[in-house]
Amino acid sequence: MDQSVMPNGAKAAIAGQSARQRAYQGLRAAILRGEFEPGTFIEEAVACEATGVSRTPVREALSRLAAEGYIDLHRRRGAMLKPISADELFDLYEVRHMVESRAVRRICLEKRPIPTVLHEICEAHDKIEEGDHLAFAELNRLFHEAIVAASGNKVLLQVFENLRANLTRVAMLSFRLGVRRTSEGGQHRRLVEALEAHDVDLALERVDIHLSRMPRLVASLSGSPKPDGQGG
Amino acid sequence: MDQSVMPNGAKAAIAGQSARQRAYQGLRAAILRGEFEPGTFIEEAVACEATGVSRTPVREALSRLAAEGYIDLHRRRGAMLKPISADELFDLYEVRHMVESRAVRRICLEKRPIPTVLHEICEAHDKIEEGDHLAFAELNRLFHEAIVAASGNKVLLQVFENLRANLTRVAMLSFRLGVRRTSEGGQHRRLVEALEAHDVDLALERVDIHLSRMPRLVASLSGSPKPDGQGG
DNA sequence: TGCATACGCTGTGTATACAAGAGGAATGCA
DNA sequence: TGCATTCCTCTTGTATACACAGCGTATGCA
Repeated sequence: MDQSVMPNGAKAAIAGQSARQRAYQGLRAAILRGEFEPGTFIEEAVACEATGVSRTPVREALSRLAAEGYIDLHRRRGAMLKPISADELFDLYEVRHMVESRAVRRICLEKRPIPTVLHEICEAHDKIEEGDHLAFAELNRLFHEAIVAASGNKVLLQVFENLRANLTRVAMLSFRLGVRRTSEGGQHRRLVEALEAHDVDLALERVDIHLSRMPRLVASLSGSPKPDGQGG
Repeated sequence: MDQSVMPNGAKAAIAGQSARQRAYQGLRAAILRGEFEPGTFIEEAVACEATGVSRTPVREALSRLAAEGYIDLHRRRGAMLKPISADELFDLYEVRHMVESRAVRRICLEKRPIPTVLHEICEAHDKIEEGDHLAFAELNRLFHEAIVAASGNKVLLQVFENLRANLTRVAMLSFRLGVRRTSEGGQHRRLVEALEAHDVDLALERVDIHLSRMPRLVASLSGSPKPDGQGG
């Protein structure tokens, strides 16, 4: 590696960010791109080479990824990329549904202002090129996070952000499985309309429509359909 | 420090756990005991001395504590112990209420088995000595976590565990403020009864009674009562 | 006397050396 | 030939040295 011929902070200065951040973002992106096999261990040395930093920041990045739920840290074994089971997928979407429903309820009942970004995100959605899954997932995330943020409950937003790791992984997985999400733009717009009218029931219904398809679809595609009974 | 005269792994062997864990648990306990001032920075060197390990495991412990929401990591400044505002307290309890309500609903509607530990915890509660706040908080946590776990939704449980950091801090704060929690044992028992009868409405009502008092009480005691309107 | 600049100190960021454990391979014995 | 045991290697765990940034203070100039 070229680190030995370069002063400590030089690369960070060039990249404009710390080694730790580069390690974190590099590893996270690699995970989302599907470059590691779920259930296998990510070796620190491999992570170092992949991100170009030494073990210290890599270990801190792995710690963070573990805290966010991407990987499991096994003592003296290393960092195992978490596999996502069908069960977990349904659990995840149940919680997501609960969180977004609560946000929507608060927005409507307390007549909270609807952030204008939502419109911009909808428009940006239309302009995304067909195969740009990462951009799509990112915009989608921004949309839903903006709604949860608009609830005004910071803890709720934090909870939602904690789901983000798995949510994003599921989204990327769905794309690899060939799921097309052409109807989402319209669904987003209709949800925003309901929110602007502060119509609780309509908004809740639209959240429901929007969030109920994904888990079934992905579970069926990935070959482990789940027997019903989760709908509580 | 005595680290230089001791082989690397010796202390870990004595303590039976890794330096990282000792750093984590030591710092967490110190935070909960109120040994650091909220809003101030916890210096790595201080944390090293307090826990008896070197900076590497201390930094990893701080990372973890940050991920769990105890502290905020400021770049090139260090680890700031998060102050808990009255706003956050209400937000926290709203989310907690939401999570536990969902768990209780699932348990009742799906007629899930009620873990027998709940009874044991209730009994243990009665035997705690008057001033042993940490033991009380710990048992309380176990009780509520057991219920959320019984919902069968692992993601929900994970969300609840993510709240744990702040919940525990609030509990410890409430004790320092002089809050007495003598009625909790009975409330726990009545909740378990409702769960065992799989009576949704009754169980939800009892969750509500159990969780609605704390935030108001603490907020009023700590001097920043919150105007109503959170009750979504 | 007040402000600006520079220097030094303190504390974090990163790399790396060393220690130790866990897993696998190889060899020996049954 | 199969199993068990031992040793080696690979990887992680920990400590520490060094680099660098930010902040406070002191000094000089206006």
